[in-house]
Amino acid sequence: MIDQRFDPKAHEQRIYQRWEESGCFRPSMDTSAEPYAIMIPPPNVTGSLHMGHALNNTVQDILCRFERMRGKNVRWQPGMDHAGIATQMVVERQLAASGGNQDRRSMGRDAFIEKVWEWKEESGGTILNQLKRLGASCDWENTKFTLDEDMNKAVNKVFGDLYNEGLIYRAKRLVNWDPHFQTAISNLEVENKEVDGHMWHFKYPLAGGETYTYVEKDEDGNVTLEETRDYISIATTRPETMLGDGAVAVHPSDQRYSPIVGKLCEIPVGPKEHRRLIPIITDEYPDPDFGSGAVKITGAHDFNDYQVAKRGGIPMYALMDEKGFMRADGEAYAAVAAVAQRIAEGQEDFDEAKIAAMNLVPDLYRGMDRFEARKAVVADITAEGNAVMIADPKHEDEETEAPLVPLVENKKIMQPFGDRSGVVIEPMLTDQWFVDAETLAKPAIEAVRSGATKFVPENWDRTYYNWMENIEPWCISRQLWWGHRIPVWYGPGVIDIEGDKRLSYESSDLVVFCAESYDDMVNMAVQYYFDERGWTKVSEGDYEGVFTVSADPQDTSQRDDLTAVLWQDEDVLDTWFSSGLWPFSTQGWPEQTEGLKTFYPGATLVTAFDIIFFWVARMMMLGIKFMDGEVPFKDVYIHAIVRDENGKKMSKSEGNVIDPVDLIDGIEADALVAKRTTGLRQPEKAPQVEKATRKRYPNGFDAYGADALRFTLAAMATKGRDINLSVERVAGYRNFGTKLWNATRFAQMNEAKFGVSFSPQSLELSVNKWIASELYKCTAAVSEAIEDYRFNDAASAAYHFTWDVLCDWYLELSKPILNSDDAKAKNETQAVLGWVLEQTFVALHPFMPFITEVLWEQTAERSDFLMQQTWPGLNGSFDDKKAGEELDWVLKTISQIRSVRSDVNVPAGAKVPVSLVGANDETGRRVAAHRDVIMRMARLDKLDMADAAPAGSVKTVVDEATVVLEIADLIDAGEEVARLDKQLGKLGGEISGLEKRLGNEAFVAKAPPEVVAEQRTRLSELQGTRDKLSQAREQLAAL
RNA sequence: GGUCGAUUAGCUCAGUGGUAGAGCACUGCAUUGACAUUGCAGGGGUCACUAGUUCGAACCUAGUAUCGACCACCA
Repeated sequence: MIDQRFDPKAHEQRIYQRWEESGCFRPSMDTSAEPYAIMIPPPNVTGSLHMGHALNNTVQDILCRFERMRGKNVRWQPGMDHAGIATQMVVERQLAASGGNQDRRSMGRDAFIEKVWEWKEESGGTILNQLKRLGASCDWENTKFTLDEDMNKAVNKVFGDLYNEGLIYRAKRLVNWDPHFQTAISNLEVENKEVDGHMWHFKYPLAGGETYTYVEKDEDGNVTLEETRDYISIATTRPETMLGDGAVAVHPSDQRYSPIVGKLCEIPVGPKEHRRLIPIITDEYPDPDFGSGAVKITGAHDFNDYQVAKRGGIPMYALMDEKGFMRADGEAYAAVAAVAQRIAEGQEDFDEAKIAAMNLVPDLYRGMDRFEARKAVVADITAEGNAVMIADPKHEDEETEAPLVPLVENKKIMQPFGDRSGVVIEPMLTDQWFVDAETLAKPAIEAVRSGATKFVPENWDRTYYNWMENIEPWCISRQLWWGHRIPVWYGPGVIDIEGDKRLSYESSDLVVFCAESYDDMVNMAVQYYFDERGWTKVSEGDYEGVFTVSADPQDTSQRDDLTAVLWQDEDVLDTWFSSGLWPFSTQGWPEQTEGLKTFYPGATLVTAFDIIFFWVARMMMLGIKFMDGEVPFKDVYIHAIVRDENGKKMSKSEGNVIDPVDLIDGIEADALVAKRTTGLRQPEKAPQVEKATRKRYPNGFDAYGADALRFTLAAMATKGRDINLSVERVAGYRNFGTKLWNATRFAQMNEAKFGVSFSPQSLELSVNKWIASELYKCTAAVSEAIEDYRFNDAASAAYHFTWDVLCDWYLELSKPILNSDDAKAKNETQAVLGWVLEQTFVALHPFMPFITEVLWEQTAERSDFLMQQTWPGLNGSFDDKKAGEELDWVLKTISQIRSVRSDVNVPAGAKVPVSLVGANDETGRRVAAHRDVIMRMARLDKLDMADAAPAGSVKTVVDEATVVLEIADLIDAGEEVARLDKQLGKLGGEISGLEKRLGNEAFVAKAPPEVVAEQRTRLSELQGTRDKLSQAREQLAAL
């Protein structure tokens, strides 16, 4: 006999270990079986399980367990992502916290990376163990890490192939720069947030004190303002970037400024004697209706300005260093400004390198933080009188003339933040590596259009198209150390000097070797530096003597010399570059392995929408590119975001984060509070969080177990809607597990037969035929729903069958048989009971793997696991309609009698005599067959057929028969009349609705015949019921 | 500005043109019978609003209102 209750803690980890040790999670590699692969979205090595992971992996596990039971060859590919920035951040923080004065830079690259690997071995990957707690049936023996050597091979090959095709290139571009991590990041890693900002208005005086007539007109062309100006007004939210302005732009159609287009104006900041002049140009970009209509162009610090500057050949002056401080390098300002002015006046040519070297930050601002510099610039301009002034709005109502104040608008502005660092992102002009995403996107778009890959729910394809069709070059280089190092080496180029090959010292002559491995690179370099004339000669300078004369390219000392002049690119690749290869790199690519052939393409990718761009799009592009045009997965199931029970995003500072493991293991209130209040970004919120937590969860959480959590997530996983997770719901599904457990105890007490072979074909009792039919209906519904990714429907079909059909009805119906002396009936029912429960375990197993496996294990001597059983219905089904109708009648009869009893307040313990009036032969037969059970469940002491009802009895109608409760003495005739009137009223409403509809000729003519027939049938049934009830009412009323 | 979505019972949500549903909460009854982590019975809805299409609309169309998400943005 099983325990009184199921204790998840006592079994979950034990069961999991047994599965794992028995190899249950490994693919069968049965060649006759259909392959089925799911690639886990590799969690960050720094990660720990949150509700989103719990949902994501529950869904994947349901799919995998279900398909395994359906006989497929399943690989659920697990692994982790090395998560470049996140991991480097964690380890750097740890270094800082450990007190020593070592940081990444003082340690050096190799030592630091070693440290990160150490950290990974010790503390990384807790999330994988948490996934095991959830029951995830991943193929752990094939666990991959995106930074492993085999992954690196794939990365280098992909990089090299794309490079050789020109789809990867290096370029100087304006990129998003994270001043905290001092690396470029992709635009996806930038989070735009609305913050309070200011817009300042400044006057840029015209060069040489020139003036012009500034005219403003209204829509009708009437002049509203006309004045002489010696300046152009510019609005900016970032005054510190004025130092790098290259021009002022106005719209070509803007009449206000046409007199001064082509002239120079002065940037009103910096030492007066060295003010820079910049040209006033036209460009389509400025909006004449916004601000003053004139825009300062700072190509090196703004993405829009960058485009304008590129179009107009405007120099882009970089102002900041990699930490976001105003540059302090280069020549003194005075000298640089003079050059800049000659450039602005067109007197001096410039090139990129020259511009890059020019530091146009005036000496007094050099080395300042960019935000300090902003304040200083504003103060200086205002002090000098170049701020645009307005009448102080505070004095608007006063009669005296209002004093003038600088025009500073308080404004909500969108500001870019690094999603990891949280600091303001600075657009910076730097050399970076890019992927030509536009080219790769084309077939990836087509693959979705053609249906080779489908999004579920399908409307996500709009999001995908939208992004893919407007895709920007993907910046893949990161100035970090933790990651795949870019497989590119540089060396001095070879030039011909007077017939001799010599190494060049010009950076423009650098030679680039992109190779899949170090050895390959050396071979390439040898080929480059060595030919029939021998090794390249070195004439002078740094490389002198590097290549000694030798005729043998294989001469190892020569090769060592060679590598001394080559250096590898310092950067690493964006983490998502390696994740983008996940579907094939994990299967051994570029080797043509069995795994690759079997499990590419995968079946379904399960993910949340927030990484469609980061990950799904990249896998599509790279998968199609490197796997001969084959998409990496057929379906992309986009699941919901998990929120708290009130629909709020779970966040630490709200204190509403629910840790999945806490729901599985349970947690005391104090521990829960402690967990929620430590490590808050805003520690001042701690008391508030504590109060809310104690109020909401005064007793912490029970240990609900993994099954309850999983079932909750599945039941709430509807298509296209966020999940608001409530702990009450989890408790409800824990109760569901208990229900199943107790049903099994009941079966054991009644000697149900578990673990024997069984076929429903030979059943005789209609109640057993009925439950067998219901079981197959349930499992078919579950299958259909899972295939269609309707996890909520699947869960509720299984829930409803188990609780409402099996426990509430079948177990009750079986009791009289199990307690009877009819050995044959009893035997059959014992067999059915065991079998139905076992099949129910199977049907619930994808959702609740632990409790069902424990029940399987403890109900019979087993040689195999539940998770290895075959899904019901796969080898034949069973459906007995006649038994179904019969049992429907039994259930209906019992329910109606119970309902009437309750309505007329018959005490629950009292037994009542019942007779059926007007019953046909079939009903008579049914009564005979089910008399015991009806009497027991409806608490009757008599159930007979009769010709007429005794006066004053209580009646209800089931089909053709009137059910008569002979309890005249227990009830009040007046109340009974009222009860019947109420029912008649309800019936009358429904009947008149139907009559009206059927009376409508258009309905009868146009509606489908089966609908019309159905409504006619229903009408006549209702009418029959009404007639019998009103007859009963008349009898009573006549008394 | 673009895209997508939501609005149904007190709460959280299912419901793809034909009788409005579930869980929780609520009300009444029932405790040595597998299970109180329970059972039985019940109350509770203008399906946001307006107009249309249709024999018939929670569902389709158009619009309105409110809320939300994502993307892109005016210096």
